Amino acid sequence: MAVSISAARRSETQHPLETCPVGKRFDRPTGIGITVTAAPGQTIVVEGDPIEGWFRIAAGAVRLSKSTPDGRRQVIDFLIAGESFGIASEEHYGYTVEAIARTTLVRHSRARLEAAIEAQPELARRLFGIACADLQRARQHLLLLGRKSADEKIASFLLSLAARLGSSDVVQLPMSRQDMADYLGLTIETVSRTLTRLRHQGLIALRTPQQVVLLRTDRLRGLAEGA
Amino acid sequence: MAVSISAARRSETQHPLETCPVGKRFDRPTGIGITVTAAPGQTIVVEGDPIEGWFRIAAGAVRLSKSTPDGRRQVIDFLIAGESFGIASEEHYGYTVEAIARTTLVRHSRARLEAAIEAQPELARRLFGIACADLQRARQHLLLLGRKSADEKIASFLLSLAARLGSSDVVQLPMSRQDMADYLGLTIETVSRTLTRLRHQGLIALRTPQQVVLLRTDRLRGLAEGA
DNA sequence: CGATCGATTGAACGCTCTCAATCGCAGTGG
DNA sequence: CCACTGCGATTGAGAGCGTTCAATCGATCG
Repeated sequence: MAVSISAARRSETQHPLETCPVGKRFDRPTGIGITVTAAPGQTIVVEGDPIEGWFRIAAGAVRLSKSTPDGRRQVIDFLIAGESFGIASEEHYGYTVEAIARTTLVRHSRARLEAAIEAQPELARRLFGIACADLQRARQHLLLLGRKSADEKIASFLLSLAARLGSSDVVQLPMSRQDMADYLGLTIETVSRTLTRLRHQGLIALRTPQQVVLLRTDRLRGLAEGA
Repeated sequence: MAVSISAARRSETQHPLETCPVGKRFDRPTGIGITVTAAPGQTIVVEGDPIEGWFRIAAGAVRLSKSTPDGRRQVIDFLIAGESFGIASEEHYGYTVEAIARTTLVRHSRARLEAAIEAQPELARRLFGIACADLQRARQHLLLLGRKSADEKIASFLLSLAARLGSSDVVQLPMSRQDMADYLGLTIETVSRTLTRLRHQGLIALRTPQQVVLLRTDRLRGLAEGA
Protein backbone atom coordinates (compact mmCIF):
# COMPACT_ATOMS: atom_id res chain seq x y z
CA MET A 1 0.00 0.00 0.00
CA ALA A 2 1.44 3.31 -0.99
CA VAL A 3 1.22 5.96 1.66
CA SER A 4 -0.76 9.11 1.10
CA ILE A 5 0.08 12.10 3.21
CA SER A 6 -2.61 14.66 2.84
CA ALA A 7 -3.36 16.31 6.13
CA ALA A 8 -4.56 19.48 4.50
CA ARG A 9 -7.45 17.98 2.61
CA ARG A 10 -10.07 18.06 5.32
CA SER A 11 -11.03 21.64 5.86
CA GLU A 12 -14.63 20.61 6.37
CA THR A 13 -14.35 20.15 10.14
CA GLN A 14 -16.08 23.02 11.81
CA HIS A 15 -16.78 24.58 15.19
CA PRO A 16 -16.73 22.44 18.33
CA LEU A 17 -19.96 21.06 19.63
CA GLU A 18 -20.32 23.66 22.38
CA THR A 19 -21.44 26.30 19.93
CA CYS A 20 -24.49 24.44 18.73
CA PRO A 21 -28.05 24.58 20.01
CA VAL A 22 -28.52 22.20 22.92
CA GLY A 23 -30.85 21.31 25.65
CA LYS A 24 -34.16 19.77 24.74
CA ARG A 25 -34.99 16.90 27.04
CA PHE A 26 -35.74 13.47 25.72
CA ASP A 27 -36.95 10.35 27.43
CA ARG A 28 -35.96 7.31 25.38
CA PRO A 29 -34.72 4.61 25.79
CA THR A 30 -32.92 4.71 29.13
CA GLY A 31 -34.60 7.57 30.90
CA ILE A 32 -33.61 11.17 30.43
CA GLY A 33 -31.08 12.30 27.86
CA ILE A 34 -30.01 15.61 26.39
CA THR A 35 -30.66 16.32 22.73
CA VAL A 36 -27.83 17.81 20.71
CA THR A 37 -27.66 18.79 17.07
CA ALA A 38 -24.63 18.95 14.79
CA ALA A 39 -24.17 20.43 11.33
CA PRO A 40 -22.49 18.45 8.52
CA GLY A 41 -18.75 18.23 9.10
CA GLN A 42 -19.04 19.21 12.73
CA THR A 43 -16.95 17.37 15.29
CA ILE A 44 -18.82 15.69 18.12
CA VAL A 45 -16.05 13.94 20.03
CA VAL A 46 -12.30 13.75 19.40
CA GLU A 47 -10.06 10.71 19.70
CA GLY A 48 -8.47 10.87 23.14
CA ASP A 49 -11.25 12.86 24.78
CA PRO A 50 -12.39 11.50 28.14
CA ILE A 51 -15.58 9.53 27.64
CA GLU A 52 -18.46 11.72 28.65
CA GLY A 53 -21.32 9.48 27.85
CA TRP A 54 -23.29 7.41 25.44
CA PHE A 55 -24.67 9.00 22.29
CA ARG A 56 -27.62 7.73 20.35
CA ILE A 57 -28.34 9.08 16.89
CA ALA A 58 -31.92 10.26 16.59
CA ALA A 59 -31.60 11.57 13.04
CA GLY A 60 -28.83 12.07 10.50
CA ALA A 61 -25.54 10.22 10.28
CA VAL A 62 -22.00 10.36 11.66
CA ARG A 63 -18.62 8.82 10.91
CA LEU A 64 -16.22 7.30 13.43
CA SER A 65 -12.57 7.59 12.48
CA LYS A 66 -9.00 7.21 13.67
CA SER A 67 -6.00 9.05 12.30
CA THR A 68 -2.24 8.75 12.24
CA PRO A 69 -0.16 11.74 13.39
CA ASP A 70 0.63 12.62 9.76
CA GLY A 71 -3.03 12.91 8.84
CA ARG A 72 -3.89 9.62 7.19
CA ARG A 73 -7.40 8.72 8.22
CA GLN A 74 -9.27 5.46 8.59
CA VAL A 75 -13.03 5.63 8.91
CA ILE A 76 -14.06 2.95 11.40
CA ASP A 77 -17.77 3.05 10.82
CA PHE A 78 -20.72 5.08 9.70
CA LEU A 79 -23.67 5.32 12.08
CA ILE A 80 -27.21 6.21 11.12
CA ALA A 81 -30.41 6.91 13.02
CA GLY A 82 -31.03 4.41 15.78
CA GLU A 83 -27.38 3.46 16.21
CA SER A 84 -25.08 4.60 18.97
CA PHE A 85 -21.51 5.04 20.17
CA GLY A 86 -19.68 5.71 23.40
CA ILE A 87 -20.44 2.55 25.30
CA ALA A 88 -17.08 1.41 26.59
CA SER A 89 -15.24 0.45 29.70
CA GLU A 90 -12.26 2.61 28.75
CA GLU A 91 -11.56 6.11 29.95
CA HIS A 92 -11.07 7.80 26.58
CA TYR A 93 -12.66 7.68 23.17
CA GLY A 94 -10.53 5.71 20.73
CA TYR A 95 -11.99 7.50 17.75
CA THR A 96 -13.23 10.84 16.48
CA VAL A 97 -16.91 11.32 15.68
CA GLU A 98 -18.07 13.84 13.10
CA ALA A 99 -21.46 14.48 11.56
CA ILE A 100 -21.78 13.80 7.84
CA ALA A 101 -25.27 15.26 7.63
CA ARG A 102 -27.39 17.46 9.82
CA THR A 103 -27.60 15.22 12.87
CA THR A 104 -29.55 15.03 16.09
CA LEU A 105 -28.06 13.04 18.95
CA VAL A 106 -29.22 12.14 22.42
CA ARG A 107 -26.52 12.15 25.02
CA HIS A 108 -26.73 10.04 28.16
CA SER A 109 -24.12 10.78 30.79
CA ARG A 110 -22.15 7.86 32.08
CA ALA A 111 -23.44 8.29 35.61
CA ARG A 112 -27.03 8.34 34.42
CA LEU A 113 -26.44 5.27 32.32
CA GLU A 114 -24.97 3.40 35.29
CA ALA A 115 -28.01 4.35 37.32
CA ALA A 116 -30.36 3.18 34.60
CA ILE A 117 -28.57 -0.16 34.54
CA GLU A 118 -29.11 -0.54 38.28
CA ALA A 119 -32.78 0.19 37.82
CA GLN A 120 -33.31 -2.17 34.87
CA PRO A 121 -30.59 -4.85 34.71
CA GLU A 122 -31.82 -6.09 31.37
CA LEU A 123 -30.41 -2.86 29.92
CA ALA A 124 -26.89 -4.16 30.60
CA ARG A 125 -27.61 -7.06 28.30
CA ARG A 126 -28.75 -4.72 25.56
CA LEU A 127 -25.59 -2.66 25.81
CA PHE A 128 -23.55 -5.83 25.77
CA GLY A 129 -25.38 -6.89 22.64
CA ILE A 130 -24.56 -3.58 20.97
CA ALA A 131 -20.88 -3.96 21.82
CA CYS A 132 -20.88 -7.49 20.39
CA ALA A 133 -22.56 -6.30 17.21
CA ASP A 134 -19.99 -3.51 16.87
CA LEU A 135 -17.23 -6.06 17.32
CA GLN A 136 -18.67 -8.32 14.67
CA ARG A 137 -18.94 -5.43 12.23
CA ALA A 138 -15.38 -4.36 12.91
CA ARG A 139 -14.11 -7.89 12.28
CA GLN A 140 -16.03 -8.14 9.04
CA HIS A 141 -14.42 -4.85 8.08
CA LEU A 142 -10.97 -6.33 8.83
CA LEU A 143 -11.55 -8.98 6.18
CA LEU A 144 -12.58 -6.32 3.71
CA LEU A 145 -9.57 -4.08 4.36
CA GLY A 146 -7.01 -6.85 4.49
CA ARG A 147 -8.05 -9.14 1.69
CA LYS A 148 -10.43 -7.57 -0.81
CA SER A 149 -9.74 -5.77 -4.08
CA ALA A 150 -11.15 -2.34 -4.85
CA ASP A 151 -14.06 -3.83 -6.82
CA GLU A 152 -14.91 -6.19 -4.00
CA LYS A 153 -14.67 -3.43 -1.42
CA ILE A 154 -17.06 -1.19 -3.30
CA ALA A 155 -19.51 -4.01 -3.97
CA SER A 156 -19.45 -5.05 -0.31
CA PHE A 157 -19.93 -1.50 0.79
CA LEU A 158 -22.90 -0.81 -1.48
CA LEU A 159 -24.65 -4.04 -0.50
CA SER A 160 -24.20 -3.59 3.23
CA LEU A 161 -25.34 0.00 2.98
CA ALA A 162 -28.42 -1.07 1.04
CA ALA A 163 -29.19 -3.65 3.71
CA ARG A 164 -28.84 -1.12 6.50
CA LEU A 165 -30.85 1.61 4.85
CA GLY A 166 -33.76 -0.69 4.13
CA SER A 167 -32.76 -3.12 1.40
CA SER A 168 -34.05 -1.04 -1.45
CA ASP A 169 -32.09 -1.29 -4.68
CA VAL A 170 -31.63 2.47 -4.68
CA VAL A 171 -28.98 3.60 -2.24
CA GLN A 172 -28.69 7.21 -1.20
CA LEU A 173 -25.07 7.72 -0.13
CA PRO A 174 -24.94 10.04 2.85
CA MET A 175 -21.17 10.45 2.72
CA SER A 176 -18.61 11.95 0.35
CA ARG A 177 -16.22 10.03 -1.90
CA GLN A 178 -13.43 10.93 0.53
CA ASP A 179 -15.34 9.30 3.39
CA MET A 180 -15.97 6.19 1.31
CA ALA A 181 -12.29 6.03 0.39
CA ASP A 182 -11.19 6.38 4.00
CA TYR A 183 -13.66 3.70 5.05
CA LEU A 184 -12.52 1.25 2.38
CA GLY A 185 -8.79 1.89 2.59
CA LEU A 186 -8.67 3.39 -0.90
CA THR A 187 -8.16 6.80 -2.47
CA ILE A 188 -10.93 9.00 -3.71
CA GLU A 189 -9.78 8.43 -7.32
CA THR A 190 -9.95 4.67 -7.02
CA VAL A 191 -13.44 4.89 -5.53
CA SER A 192 -14.57 7.03 -8.42
CA ARG A 193 -12.92 4.86 -11.06
CA THR A 194 -14.34 1.69 -9.53
CA LEU A 195 -17.86 3.08 -9.48
CA THR A 196 -17.46 4.03 -13.14
CA ARG A 197 -16.20 0.54 -13.97
CA LEU A 198 -19.13 -1.12 -12.20
CA ARG A 199 -21.42 1.24 -14.05
CA HIS A 200 -19.91 0.34 -17.43
CA GLN A 201 -20.29 -3.33 -16.55
CA GLY A 202 -23.97 -2.74 -15.91
CA LEU A 203 -23.88 -3.69 -12.23
CA ILE A 204 -24.96 -0.28 -10.98
CA ALA A 205 -26.28 3.02 -12.23
CA LEU A 206 -25.55 6.50 -10.89
CA ARG A 207 -28.46 8.89 -11.04
CA THR A 208 -26.44 11.50 -9.22
CA PRO A 209 -23.04 11.02 -7.60
CA GLN A 210 -24.88 10.30 -4.34
CA GLN A 211 -27.63 8.07 -5.65
CA VAL A 212 -26.64 4.56 -6.67
CA VAL A 213 -28.99 2.03 -8.22
CA LEU A 214 -28.05 -1.61 -7.72
CA LEU A 215 -28.90 -3.26 -11.03
CA ARG A 216 -27.34 -6.70 -10.62
CA THR A 217 -27.32 -7.56 -6.93
CA ASP A 218 -26.49 -11.15 -7.77
CA ARG A 219 -23.22 -10.25 -9.47
CA LEU A 220 -22.49 -7.60 -6.87
CA ARG A 221 -22.92 -10.23 -4.20
CA GLY A 222 -20.56 -12.52 -6.04
CA LEU A 223 -17.95 -9.79 -6.02
CA ALA A 224 -18.57 -8.87 -2.40
CA GLU A 225 -18.28 -12.35 -1.00
CA GLY A 226 -15.08 -13.14 -2.88
CA ALA A 227 -16.43 -15.81 -5.18
CA MET B 1 -4.60 -4.56 -3.81
CA ALA B 2 -3.95 -7.57 -5.95
CA VAL B 3 -5.96 -10.60 -5.07
CA SER B 4 -4.26 -13.80 -4.05
CA ILE B 5 -6.15 -16.99 -4.50
CA SER B 6 -4.38 -19.75 -2.70
CA ALA B 7 -6.80 -22.05 -0.99
CA ALA B 8 -4.45 -24.99 -1.18
CA ARG B 9 -1.69 -23.51 0.89
CA ARG B 10 -2.97 -24.38 4.34
CA SER B 11 -2.66 -28.08 4.79
CA GLU B 12 -1.67 -27.51 8.40
CA THR B 13 -5.20 -27.72 9.75
CA GLN B 14 -5.62 -31.05 11.43
CA HIS B 15 -8.13 -33.28 13.13
CA PRO B 16 -11.23 -31.80 14.76
CA LEU B 17 -11.17 -31.07 18.45
CA GLU B 18 -13.20 -34.10 19.42
CA THR B 19 -10.23 -36.41 18.91
CA CYS B 20 -8.04 -34.74 21.48
CA PRO B 21 -7.60 -35.55 25.16
CA VAL B 22 -10.29 -33.84 27.20
CA GLY B 23 -11.80 -33.76 30.56
CA LYS B 24 -9.77 -32.45 33.44
CA ARG B 25 -11.82 -30.15 35.59
CA PHE B 26 -10.70 -26.65 36.32
CA ASP B 27 -12.05 -24.03 38.69
CA ARG B 28 -11.02 -20.57 37.53
CA PRO B 29 -12.27 -17.92 37.16
CA THR B 30 -16.02 -18.41 36.91
CA GLY B 31 -16.53 -21.73 38.59
CA ILE B 32 -16.13 -25.04 36.86
CA GLY B 33 -14.78 -25.37 33.34
CA ILE B 34 -13.52 -28.20 31.18
CA THR B 35 -9.88 -28.31 30.17
CA VAL B 36 -9.12 -29.06 26.53
CA THR B 37 -5.81 -29.33 24.72
CA ALA B 38 -5.04 -28.72 21.06
CA ALA B 39 -1.98 -29.47 18.97
CA PRO B 40 -0.43 -26.84 16.68
CA GLY B 41 -2.59 -26.30 13.61
CA GLN B 42 -5.58 -27.95 15.17
CA THR B 43 -9.00 -26.38 14.68
CA ILE B 44 -10.93 -25.47 17.81
CA VAL B 45 -14.02 -23.80 16.40
CA VAL B 46 -15.10 -23.07 12.85
CA GLU B 47 -16.69 -19.88 11.49
CA GLY B 48 -20.43 -20.47 11.47
CA ASP B 49 -20.48 -23.06 14.25
CA PRO B 50 -23.13 -22.46 16.89
CA ILE B 51 -21.53 -20.81 19.92
CA GLU B 52 -20.96 -23.49 22.50
CA GLY B 53 -19.31 -21.45 25.14
CA TRP B 54 -16.53 -19.25 26.30
CA PHE B 55 -12.91 -20.39 25.95
CA ARG B 56 -10.06 -19.11 28.04
CA ILE B 57 -6.50 -19.91 27.03
CA ALA B 58 -4.54 -21.39 29.90
CA ALA B 59 -1.35 -22.01 27.94
CA GLY B 60 -0.23 -21.74 24.32
CA ALA B 61 -1.66 -19.49 21.62
CA VAL B 62 -4.41 -19.46 18.99
CA ARG B 63 -5.36 -17.43 15.95
CA LEU B 64 -8.83 -16.12 15.10
CA SER B 65 -9.51 -15.80 11.39
CA LYS B 66 -12.16 -15.24 8.74
CA SER B 67 -12.00 -16.43 5.18
CA THR B 68 -13.60 -15.69 1.83
CA PRO B 69 -15.17 -18.60 -0.10
CA ASP B 70 -12.15 -18.70 -2.45
CA GLY B 71 -9.74 -19.23 0.41
CA ARG B 72 -8.28 -15.82 1.11
CA ARG B 73 -7.80 -15.54 4.83
CA GLN B 74 -7.71 -12.63 7.25
CA VAL B 75 -6.35 -13.30 10.72
CA ILE B 76 -8.45 -11.23 13.13
CA ASP B 77 -6.32 -11.66 16.21
CA PHE B 78 -3.81 -13.81 18.02
CA LEU B 79 -4.65 -14.80 21.58
CA ILE B 80 -2.15 -15.91 24.20
CA ALA B 81 -2.38 -17.32 27.72
CA GLY B 82 -4.87 -15.44 29.86
CA GLU B 83 -6.94 -14.18 26.93
CA SER B 84 -10.27 -15.53 25.78
CA PHE B 85 -12.82 -15.76 22.98
CA GLY B 86 -16.42 -16.79 22.55
CA ILE B 87 -18.19 -14.14 24.56
CA ALA B 88 -20.89 -12.88 22.32
CA SER B 89 -24.59 -12.29 22.09
CA GLU B 90 -24.76 -13.89 18.65
CA GLU B 91 -25.75 -17.43 17.87
CA HIS B 92 -22.75 -18.41 15.74
CA TYR B 93 -19.02 -17.87 15.80
CA GLY B 94 -18.00 -15.24 13.28
CA TYR B 95 -14.48 -16.62 13.03
CA THR B 96 -12.44 -19.78 13.00
CA VAL B 97 -10.09 -20.54 15.89
CA GLU B 98 -6.99 -22.67 15.42
CA ALA B 99 -4.06 -23.41 17.72
CA ILE B 100 -0.67 -22.08 16.62
CA ALA B 101 1.19 -23.88 19.38
CA ARG B 102 0.39 -26.68 21.79
CA THR B 103 -2.50 -25.07 23.62
CA THR B 104 -4.55 -25.69 26.71
CA LEU B 105 -7.98 -24.11 26.89
CA VAL B 106 -10.69 -23.99 29.51
CA ARG B 107 -14.19 -24.18 28.13
CA HIS B 108 -17.16 -22.70 29.97
CA SER B 109 -20.53 -23.62 28.57
CA ARG B 110 -22.88 -20.79 27.87
CA ALA B 111 -25.43 -21.99 30.40
CA ARG B 112 -22.82 -22.25 33.10
CA LEU B 113 -21.55 -18.79 32.29
CA GLU B 114 -25.06 -17.35 32.53
CA ALA B 115 -25.45 -19.00 35.90
CA ALA B 116 -22.13 -17.63 37.10
CA ILE B 117 -23.24 -14.15 36.09
CA GLU B 118 -26.40 -14.55 38.17
CA ALA B 119 -24.30 -15.58 41.15
CA GLN B 120 -21.73 -12.79 40.85
CA PRO B 121 -23.08 -9.84 38.85
CA GLU B 122 -19.68 -8.17 38.82
CA LEU B 123 -18.64 -10.88 36.36
CA ALA B 124 -20.90 -9.32 33.73
CA ARG B 125 -18.88 -6.13 33.98
CA ARG B 126 -15.65 -8.06 33.44
CA LEU B 127 -17.01 -9.75 30.34
CA PHE B 128 -18.23 -6.41 29.06
CA GLY B 129 -14.75 -5.03 29.64
CA ILE B 130 -13.23 -7.86 27.62
CA ALA B 131 -15.62 -7.21 24.74
CA CYS B 132 -14.75 -3.51 24.80
CA ALA B 133 -11.03 -4.27 24.79
CA ASP B 134 -11.51 -6.64 21.84
CA LEU B 135 -13.40 -3.91 20.02
CA GLN B 136 -10.67 -1.37 20.65
CA ARG B 137 -8.03 -3.79 19.38
CA ALA B 138 -10.05 -4.55 16.27
CA ARG B 139 -10.45 -0.85 15.53
CA GLN B 140 -6.76 -0.21 15.96
CA HIS B 141 -6.23 -3.08 13.55
CA LEU B 142 -8.53 -1.36 11.02
CA LEU B 143 -6.23 1.65 10.94
CA LEU B 144 -3.26 -0.63 10.37
CA LEU B 145 -4.88 -2.57 7.53
CA GLY B 146 -6.42 0.39 5.80
CA ARG B 147 -3.74 3.03 6.01
CA LYS B 148 -0.30 1.68 6.84
CA SER B 149 2.55 0.60 4.57
CA ALA B 150 4.23 -2.77 4.88
CA ASP B 151 7.09 -1.32 6.95
CA GLU B 152 4.66 0.38 9.30
CA LYS B 153 2.56 -2.76 9.62
CA ILE B 154 5.54 -4.89 10.59
CA ALA B 155 6.86 -2.28 13.03
CA SER B 156 3.44 -1.93 14.66
CA PHE B 157 3.09 -5.66 14.89
CA LEU B 158 6.47 -6.25 16.50
CA LEU B 159 5.99 -3.49 19.05
CA SER B 160 2.50 -4.55 20.07
CA LEU B 161 3.62 -8.14 20.33
CA ALA B 162 6.57 -7.12 22.51
CA ALA B 163 4.20 -5.17 24.76
CA ARG B 164 1.83 -8.10 25.11
CA LEU B 165 4.49 -10.71 25.73
CA GLY B 166 6.12 -8.68 28.48
CA SER B 167 7.87 -5.69 26.92
CA SER B 168 11.22 -7.36 26.53
CA ASP B 169 13.24 -6.28 23.52
CA VAL B 170 13.46 -9.90 22.42
CA VAL B 171 10.27 -11.13 20.82
CA GLN B 172 9.63 -14.80 20.33
CA LEU B 173 7.17 -15.07 17.43
CA PRO B 174 4.71 -17.87 18.11
CA MET B 175 3.24 -17.80 14.60
CA SER B 176 4.43 -18.55 11.06
CA ARG B 177 5.18 -16.00 8.37
CA GLN B 178 1.92 -17.00 6.69
CA ASP B 179 0.01 -16.14 9.87
CA MET B 180 1.77 -12.81 10.16
CA ALA B 181 1.00 -12.06 6.51
CA ASP B 182 -2.67 -12.92 6.93
CA TYR B 183 -2.85 -10.78 10.05
CA LEU B 184 -1.23 -7.77 8.39
CA GLY B 185 -2.96 -8.01 5.03
CA LEU B 186 0.27 -8.84 3.19
CA THR B 187 1.86 -11.83 1.49
CA ILE B 188 4.43 -14.07 3.09
CA GLU B 189 7.09 -12.73 0.69
CA THR B 190 6.46 -9.12 1.63
CA VAL B 191 6.65 -9.99 5.33
CA SER B 192 9.98 -11.68 4.75
CA ARG B 193 11.37 -8.89 2.62
CA THR B 194 10.26 -6.24 5.07
CA LEU B 195 11.90 -8.02 7.98
CA THR B 196 15.17 -8.21 6.03
CA ARG B 197 14.90 -4.55 5.16
CA LEU B 198 14.40 -3.58 8.80
CA ARG B 199 17.34 -5.81 9.67
CA HIS B 200 19.59 -4.15 7.10
CA GLN B 201 18.54 -0.77 8.47
CA GLY B 202 19.63 -1.87 11.93
CA LEU B 203 16.18 -1.60 13.50
CA ILE B 204 15.90 -5.29 14.36
CA ALA B 205 17.98 -8.46 14.44
CA LEU B 206 16.84 -11.99 13.68
CA ARG B 207 18.52 -14.65 15.79
CA THR B 208 16.30 -17.28 14.24
CA PRO B 209 13.33 -16.72 11.95
CA GLN B 210 11.14 -16.82 15.08
CA GLN B 211 13.25 -14.72 17.42
CA VAL B 212 13.33 -10.99 16.74
CA VAL B 213 15.46 -8.51 18.69
CA LEU B 214 14.18 -4.95 18.70
CA LEU B 215 17.32 -2.82 18.42
CA ARG B 216 15.88 0.64 17.83
CA THR B 217 12.49 0.81 19.49
CA ASP B 218 12.48 4.58 19.04
CA ARG B 219 12.67 4.37 15.27
CA LEU B 220 10.32 1.40 15.17
CA ARG B 221 7.83 3.44 17.14
CA GLY B 222 8.21 6.28 14.68
CA LEU B 223 7.36 3.92 11.87
CA ALA B 224 4.49 2.28 13.73
CA GLU B 225 2.71 5.48 14.68
CA GLY B 226 2.91 6.95 11.19
CA ALA B 227 5.28 9.82 11.96
C1' DC C 1 23.06 -37.84 2.68
C1' DG C 2 18.56 -36.99 0.48
C1' DA C 3 13.85 -35.29 1.51
C1' DT C 4 10.84 -31.99 3.34
C1' DC C 5 9.14 -27.68 4.83
C1' DG C 6 9.32 -22.97 6.17
C1' DA C 7 11.75 -18.87 5.08
C1' DT C 8 14.34 -16.00 1.99
C1' DT C 9 15.61 -13.90 -2.35
C1' DG C 10 15.04 -12.56 -7.34
C1' DA C 11 12.59 -10.76 -11.47
C1' DA C 12 8.66 -9.08 -13.62
C1' DC C 13 3.90 -7.81 -13.45
C1' DG C 14 -0.14 -5.19 -12.13
C1' DC C 15 -3.37 -2.91 -8.98
C1' DT C 16 -3.66 1.12 -6.74
C1' DC C 17 -1.61 5.51 -5.86
C1' DT C 18 0.09 10.10 -7.20
C1' DC C 19 -0.14 14.15 -9.67
C1' DA C 20 -2.72 16.85 -12.68
C1' DA C 21 -6.34 18.34 -15.74
C1' DT C 22 -11.22 18.49 -16.66
C1' DC C 23 -16.10 18.15 -15.79
C1' DG C 24 -20.51 19.54 -13.72
C1' DC C 25 -23.19 21.85 -10.73
C1' DA C 26 -24.50 25.38 -7.47
C1' DG C 27 -23.89 29.92 -5.83
C1' DT C 28 -22.65 34.79 -6.78
C1' DG C 29 -22.15 38.99 -8.88
C1' DG C 30 -21.92 41.87 -12.95
C1' DC D 1 -28.69 36.29 -18.70
C1' DC D 2 -24.19 35.05 -18.46
C1' DA D 3 -19.41 34.97 -16.92
C1' DC D 4 -16.89 33.77 -12.77
C1' DT D 5 -15.85 31.11 -8.83
C1' DG D 6 -15.62 27.16 -5.75
C1' DC D 7 -15.99 22.52 -4.73
C1' DG D 8 -16.78 17.69 -5.25
C1' DA D 9 -16.39 14.17 -8.60
C1' DT D 10 -14.40 12.22 -12.68
C1' DT D 11 -10.84 11.07 -15.93
C1' DG D 12 -5.97 10.56 -17.71
C1' DA D 13 -1.03 9.31 -17.58
C1' DG D 14 2.73 7.59 -15.27
C1' DA D 15 5.01 5.69 -11.18
C1' DG D 16 5.50 2.74 -7.20
C1' DC D 17 4.50 -0.74 -3.71
C1' DG D 18 3.22 -5.07 -3.03
C1' DT D 19 2.09 -9.25 -5.49
C1' DT D 20 3.01 -13.27 -8.37
C1' DC D 21 5.77 -16.88 -9.94
C1' DA D 22 9.91 -19.22 -9.32
C1' DA D 23 14.37 -20.52 -7.55
C1' DT D 24 17.36 -21.03 -3.55
C1' DC D 25 18.55 -21.39 1.23
C1' DG D 26 18.69 -23.64 5.74
C1' DA D 27 17.30 -26.45 9.32
C1' DT D 28 15.15 -30.73 10.79
C1' DC D 29 14.35 -35.54 10.21
C1' DG D 30 14.63 -40.08 8.61
